[in-house]
Amino acid sequence: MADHVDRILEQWKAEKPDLDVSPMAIIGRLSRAALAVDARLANTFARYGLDASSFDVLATLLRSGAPYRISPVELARDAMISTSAVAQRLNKLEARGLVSRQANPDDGRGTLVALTAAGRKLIETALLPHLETERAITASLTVEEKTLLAALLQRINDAARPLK
Amino acid sequence: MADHVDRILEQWKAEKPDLDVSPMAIIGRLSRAALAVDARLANTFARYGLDASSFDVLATLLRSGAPYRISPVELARDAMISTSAVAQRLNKLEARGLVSRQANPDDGRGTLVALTAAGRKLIETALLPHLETERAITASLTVEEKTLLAALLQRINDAARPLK
DNA sequence: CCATAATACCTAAGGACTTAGCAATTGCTA
DNA sequence: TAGCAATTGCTAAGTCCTTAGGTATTATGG
Repeated sequence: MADHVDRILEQWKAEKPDLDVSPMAIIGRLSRAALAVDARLANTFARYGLDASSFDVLATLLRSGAPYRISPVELARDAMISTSAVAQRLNKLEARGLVSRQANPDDGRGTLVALTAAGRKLIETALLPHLETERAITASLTVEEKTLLAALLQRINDAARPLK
Repeated sequence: MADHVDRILEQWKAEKPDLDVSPMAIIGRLSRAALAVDARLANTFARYGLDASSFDVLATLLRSGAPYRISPVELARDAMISTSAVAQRLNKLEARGLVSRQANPDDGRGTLVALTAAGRKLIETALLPHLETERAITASLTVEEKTLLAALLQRINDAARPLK
């Protein structure tokens, strides 16, 4: 069952026998797993003319509930990207007619982004296949393992956060 | 203990009560954990004038053992990026005098990338602090939990791989 | 043995992110 | 309440990746 990361660890063991490289077993597999998952999800997104970024915006709007309208700042916080990246994502989605921008009546600085009918329809269509892909990726884990994995990942997340 | 992902799950529950969004608990935390870890590691790299890409190349050369010389194709496979990305990484590292390119005597098409003395020195210096950062990130887990997490991540990786 | 396929490596062009910086509005505080 | 600070949202420029495509060399099979 030796995988790529195991081979890397063996190389380190041979070159630097005194070093404890055991954290690499986790960190290495974490980033590789994330990469593999992203690639797999991208397949599903592509079937609907989407990529992860666009899906992310549309899904965030959908799950915010009626009237499916939130600010770019919220989108940025939610996706953990800069507001500048959000502006660029919105430019593309707006050009495709999937979202619309309107002035925020309660804040002269602000904008509100809303799902258009076409955007709503597209994300409603793509959501189920996406969930099915996620289900397939996690299908080999038991319920207990899923719970455990989610908890361990949350702890890694917390431990990694402190510094910025 | 509710985190960002928990709030997302609650939103879905409210908007789409019939959907089983439990896979999102894992996939969502996986990508967020990977992001957080990357950001944390970047701090350490920056202290040595490096980024993750450059560190990756230098570390791969170091752990390959004497004479610290491998081909761009191997570097690409190892880092799971295109050979074109490797060429660009090498352009930068070569310009900084951290690696050198030489013709492969056994294959007229090939190139061999070698650590220079400066490159060797830099990666030897940065390696320990990097490992310390990785240790800190995984420190809250018991030995059993670390083993388990690594195994679960490997299974996620395998499950995500099939399609390309 | 030689034409074709495969491999290795590179540059060019394009995409999506980042940071920097700008303009407009709102919030806080002295 | 006036003024400074913070917030919002955008474009511009730079970075690093990708895919496309070109050249050179090696491997293969008819």
